[in-house]
Amino acid sequence: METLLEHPARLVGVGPLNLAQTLDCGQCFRWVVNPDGSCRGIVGRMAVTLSLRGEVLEAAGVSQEALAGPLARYLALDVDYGAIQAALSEDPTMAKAIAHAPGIRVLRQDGWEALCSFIISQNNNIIRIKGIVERLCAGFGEEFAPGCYTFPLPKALAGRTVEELGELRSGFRARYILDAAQKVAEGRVDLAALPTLPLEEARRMLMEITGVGVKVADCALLYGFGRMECFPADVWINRVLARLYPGGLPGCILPYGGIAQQYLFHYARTCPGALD
DNA sequence: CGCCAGGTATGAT
DNA sequence: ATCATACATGGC
Repeated sequence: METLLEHPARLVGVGPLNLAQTLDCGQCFRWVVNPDGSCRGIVGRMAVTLSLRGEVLEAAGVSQEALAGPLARYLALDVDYGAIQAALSEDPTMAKAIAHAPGIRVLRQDGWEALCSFIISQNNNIIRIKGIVERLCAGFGEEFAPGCYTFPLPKALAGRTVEELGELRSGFRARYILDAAQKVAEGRVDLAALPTLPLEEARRMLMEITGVGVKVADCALLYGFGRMECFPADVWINRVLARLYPGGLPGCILPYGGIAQQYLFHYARTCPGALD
């Protein structure tokens, strides 16, 4: 274990990847971007700092096996982004959005964490979402290392009351979090079925939770359940569609709608004038 | 101070 | 069905 500190875990040839754009773009809420561009966050029971030097990904705080296994999966490093970008770039507008930030990836997050995080995200801003998620983990998660907490499991929340969740300062969302935790813990909402259920059925199942509408369901499915065909439509994306795709989305993006959405979302938010 | 935030539930047409 | 409004909280 001592050698971990001297020789951080490494992965070479990881393909298009920008850590800050991927980990601080509103698809996940437990990462901090350091001034040097490295990113510190918690994935499952791992606290890790990732940094990128060219095509070499370095991970401090975890073993080589953890980086090559669960972290590589989390970062979707097995997905061929070169091929997806080529397919999406058939559309000239997509080509521009991709060129603007080619290193964005859609993560494979834990399903429950994604669902719960996007319940919290509704009518909320990213700074505050992060604060609520942090308090949720510190208050109800497990401290697996000093100052490091897991994301609380549904069963850890299902028995709580709205009053007990008051410390989160999540406002009207507290009862939504509880309803989700209870329905998942009871199995009334079967998360294990979501990766393979027909998309409409998966959506319907998630929307049985109070506080889960189409947008939150789609975000959970895309970011937490591997449904790359999901295209979450929020206020920003609706602006993009109205301005750049008045006639609807081109067919080339449909198989990877979620990834296209990520490029367009980032493009709209960070490229002033793109929507003028 | 008001305004707004990766929406949704609710009650009114 | 479609539409307006309230919703808790806090950063700006």
